[in-house]
Amino acid sequence: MPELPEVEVTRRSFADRIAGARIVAAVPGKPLRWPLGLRPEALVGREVRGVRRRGKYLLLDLSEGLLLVHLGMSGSLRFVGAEEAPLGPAGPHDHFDLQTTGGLLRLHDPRRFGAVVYVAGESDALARKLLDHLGMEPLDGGFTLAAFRSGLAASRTPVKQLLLGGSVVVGVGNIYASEVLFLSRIHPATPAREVGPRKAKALHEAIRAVLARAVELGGTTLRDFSSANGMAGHFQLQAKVYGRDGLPCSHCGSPIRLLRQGQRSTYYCARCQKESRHNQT
DNA sequence: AGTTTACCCTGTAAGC
DNA sequence: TGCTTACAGGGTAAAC
Repeated sequence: MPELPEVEVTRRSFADRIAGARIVAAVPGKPLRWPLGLRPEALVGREVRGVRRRGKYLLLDLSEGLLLVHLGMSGSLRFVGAEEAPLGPAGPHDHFDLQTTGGLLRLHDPRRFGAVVYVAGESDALARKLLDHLGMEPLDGGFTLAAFRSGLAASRTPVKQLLLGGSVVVGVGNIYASEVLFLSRIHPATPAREVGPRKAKALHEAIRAVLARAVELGGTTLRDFSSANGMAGHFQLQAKVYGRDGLPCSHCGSPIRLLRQGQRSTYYCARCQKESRHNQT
């Protein structure tokens, strides 16, 4: 579910409310992708100083160490302040509760591809393994066209899969990858290094514009995503190609096609998004 | 070394 | 109505 916009919307929906709270209890449920990495009781008494984001990870800065939270495919967080109506007991798909003096942060994750991992610091070996290989932050100033182009030039992987991989730019998942390639009129199977300068510029702009717009709209809610406030997103209403196979392209009217790339679905318009030769421009 | 494949897990929807 | 299969917003490790 959660790509960069959903993770960022989640972060904004509880970061200010949890900041300054002290951990009262940490209660794991069923095993997630990785073990927590320390005894849950050891977290008690630490303060949550703030919440940052790196790619699709949330980083909860504690007075000592930090918690890395990843939502995987089906994860979502809920936060209810101490003054609000309590969330009640954990359900069958609630796999981590962080009880604090400021309220309860709960991870809901049916497929359990998500994770909550404690690391002593960002230079910790595990933290480095998870974070160091991540590419550029698309909404930061460091994500320049020149840097993006050199990232594309270094790979012959189909551009859709390179975007998904996160080694050049982070946060573009399966929904937004289809959308940005449609907007920049690039065929998803084009080898990354064959994306020409004009197309690369259009793609760079589309990534920034689409992700920023999706954050503004509260993310994409296809099935069950909601922010930590329980708010659904609305970007799905703007999707031009994702999930629309067989329906007419909004630009040219020809039917949107479905392509399988590395066991993931890609949606595109065969007429608007031509093959690599035409991407040279 | 770069690129592709298999797999982690559960729920839902489609096909028979 | 059931049973089986395929697929779902992600990411890693192992295999090419």
